[in-house]
Amino acid sequence: MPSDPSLGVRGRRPARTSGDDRELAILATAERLLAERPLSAVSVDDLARGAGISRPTFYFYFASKDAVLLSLLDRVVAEADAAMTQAEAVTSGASGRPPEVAREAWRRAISAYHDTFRDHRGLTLAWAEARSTNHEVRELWAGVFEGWVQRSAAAIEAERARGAAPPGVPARDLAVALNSMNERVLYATFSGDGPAVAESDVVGVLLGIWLSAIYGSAPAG
Amino acid sequence: MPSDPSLGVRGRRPARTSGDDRELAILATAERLLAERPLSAVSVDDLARGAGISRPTFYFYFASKDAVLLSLLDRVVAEADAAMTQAEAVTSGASGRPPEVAREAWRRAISAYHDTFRDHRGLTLAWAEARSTNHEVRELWAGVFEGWVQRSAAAIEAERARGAAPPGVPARDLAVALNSMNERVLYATFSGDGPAVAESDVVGVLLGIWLSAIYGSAPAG
DNA sequence: CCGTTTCTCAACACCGTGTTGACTCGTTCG
DNA sequence: CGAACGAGTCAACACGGTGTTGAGAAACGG
Repeated sequence: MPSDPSLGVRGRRPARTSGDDRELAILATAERLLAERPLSAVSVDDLARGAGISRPTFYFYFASKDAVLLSLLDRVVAEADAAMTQAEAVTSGASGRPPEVAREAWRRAISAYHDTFRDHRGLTLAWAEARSTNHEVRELWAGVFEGWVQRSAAAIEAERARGAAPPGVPARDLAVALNSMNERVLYATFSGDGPAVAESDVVGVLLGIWLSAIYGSAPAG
Repeated sequence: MPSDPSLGVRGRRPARTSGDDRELAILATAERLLAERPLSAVSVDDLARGAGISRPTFYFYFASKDAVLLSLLDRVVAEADAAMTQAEAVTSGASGRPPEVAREAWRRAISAYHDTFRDHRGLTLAWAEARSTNHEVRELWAGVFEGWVQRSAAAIEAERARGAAPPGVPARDLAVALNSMNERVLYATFSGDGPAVAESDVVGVLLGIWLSAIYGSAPAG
């Protein structure tokens, strides 16, 4: 069995200039162009020319402009997930001093989210734009978001079980609202237009609200 | 001076079928169509035919599809502002018992916001869609949002000055984050896709977070 | 060297937007 | 009355973007 190590995932052999290279060139062009202008101002033709091919050839590699975006999003989401998992791991083995350790764990998680999307600002903005018109983008994001909601909800419930946090509204509802807040606030911060929190303060502000919503008690009414 | 009472704001006289009627027909058609499908699935032709005119004639009344949206948005925003002002007025004359009265004031404000946009669900969704591509929509919303942020921030500062709320992060930052949360959470609730809080619980969940962020104290760290 | 697979693109079909220029039809004023 | 005006109307056009077709070249693999 003479298996060729240069065979790609799709079993394609390198031609004059490899097809996989072209695919990567399209992705790279997309990320480059989206860093400087909105998705609606980037046409399929722009992506094709940026990758040194014609528009029909673009369709050999991707079904549409949105498919390119989806592909890029997959990567960034994986990155964010990894960063968040790592943030969790760092503070997981400690059940000693509740306040400082717990606070640090939440801070790291929010920071991981913030850093990842800040590093792909253009993509983040493009994703928000595509979400309103593209079903697949919407579903991908819904899945990712649901994952984060479940993590946060589980963490909140764990704190309540330990007696570190008081009972209150369902943990899941709290998690949905807080994660939604992060999403919108960070988006506003990165997009630059409209009222927003300064980038240097945003993690601190969000953290404060998470902590008081989870640990602080609202006045009885 | 024979002033004709049928003269409109723009001093136009009614022709065969009045131009103002057509303008209203376009607006009504837009709101009707947006209640059943997204903005991207409503063309200028749809609006024109819905109002009983041809596409070029549409452009006699509005510069674009977005201009129609902007016009509708103006109305809804005025409605929301009025509802919120009224909510404020109801509880303004009371400086007696802090906790219950304050809680009720915040609840009414959030509820007003919620009710207004729920009553124009299709429009709310269309606005979010247009915001990503249209500069004017973005600016209109930024202005409205800024107004709400200033109100909330002022109210938070008032509570802090009274000693009812502890100091913390700048009131404006808190206001931006909490208003952003409301926007995103309510949007998710109305849009129906992706993780969301049940509509019957959403005001309560948001209120809880506002109260603990403003009045509750986070653990020192 | 011949067939198959990979890859490429000119030309086309389609749709949505916004514009032009001519035309109707009441109103106004000499 | 009838010319002039302005509001209102639309067929036809120009344009730009998307996605498809069909006819190839270029590189293996047998």
